[in-house]
Amino acid sequence: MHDALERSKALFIRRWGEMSGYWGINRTMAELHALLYISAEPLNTDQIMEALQISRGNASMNIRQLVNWGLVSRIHKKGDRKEYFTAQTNVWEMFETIVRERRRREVEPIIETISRCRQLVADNMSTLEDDRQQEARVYRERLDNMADFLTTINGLLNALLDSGQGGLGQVERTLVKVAR
Amino acid sequence: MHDALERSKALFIRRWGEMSGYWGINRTMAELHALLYISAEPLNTDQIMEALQISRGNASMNIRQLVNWGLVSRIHKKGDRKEYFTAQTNVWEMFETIVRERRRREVEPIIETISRCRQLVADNMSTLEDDRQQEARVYRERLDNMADFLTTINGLLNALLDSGQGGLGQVERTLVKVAR
DNA sequence: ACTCCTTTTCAGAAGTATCTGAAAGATTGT
DNA sequence: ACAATCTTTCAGATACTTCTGAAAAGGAGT
Repeated sequence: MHDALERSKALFIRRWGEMSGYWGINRTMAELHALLYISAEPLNTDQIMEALQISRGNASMNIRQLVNWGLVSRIHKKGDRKEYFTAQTNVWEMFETIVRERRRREVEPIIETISRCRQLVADNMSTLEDDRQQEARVYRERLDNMADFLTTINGLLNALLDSGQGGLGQVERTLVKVAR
Repeated sequence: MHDALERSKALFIRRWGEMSGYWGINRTMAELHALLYISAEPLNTDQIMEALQISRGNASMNIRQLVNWGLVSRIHKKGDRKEYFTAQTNVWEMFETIVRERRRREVEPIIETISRCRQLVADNMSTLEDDRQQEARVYRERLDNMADFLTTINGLLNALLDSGQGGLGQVERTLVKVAR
């Protein structure tokens, strides 16, 4: 039987994997990340395969993605030809990495698209029937509201990232004041 | 050929759908949400099926999910037996709804699990060999860092939601100050 | 240049998620 | 009570994602 430490780690890894769906990444990638995050020492591919019971190809692919995200780095031990992997353990930095990537992949493209959508309608208002012009005005307002909101969020994330680790606490204190 | 308004709407819907993967929801649900968000008037199931080219069953299922999330509501028009649907159009409220749901589904369960993991190890430290005790200490520290971080985020989200629509701007101003 | 060890790639297999369409279930009006 | 109209459900079909394992590629040492 595995000891308490093993069981505890397995539980953490499992739960982290279950959360993956909500984050739009696959389960194995999340489990792999969890495994590396809680490991005291860097692990090599064979150890990862063993721990998560996955194939070599699967391990290789998912490691690559994590490295691409900047959440995991490759380690070379001298006298050992195997590659070892270790996760970013500073949680604040991890958060920064994820926020930066997601903002780039998600927030920015949608802001860009909204702007194009708005342009497309604005340039052609005059070609529309009267009742469709009314419809277009409502639509434009909806687009504008969304764009404003996303731009604000984007700015907020920028500010948060720039403010470094202290930012979070600072924000919370401000909000508590505002809420009163 | 569809006019500029139609093309613009289609573009917005498509892009919203493409973003769905990142948010852990399915494409159709996202498209359906986008469609309702930009529609001036509530739509019925047939109109939705036509607009997104999906089957009745698919429409029904996804509408239900959106209603469950609280992002869409059912509308009854008198003299019409069909049900109509409309999306929350206040973007701030939409954000609130989503944050509340996701916090409940994601942040809280993982905080709970970490706490259990920590307990499991803390209760059994003495049964471990010396070198594994060292390993356990590292592991516990990692868990603690993650738990602290998530607790902070959780508190921040609480404060943000409590502070209402003004909160976002307030936060940004604070952060800009901190960053300087 | 060859051997040995490791990592990467990728075609096909396996596993999941999503969608359809028809049948069952609801609801309203007559 | 029945007919008409609309909604929900769900088994099976389809589409998509992820995984495996073996072959190819990479690279260090002799």
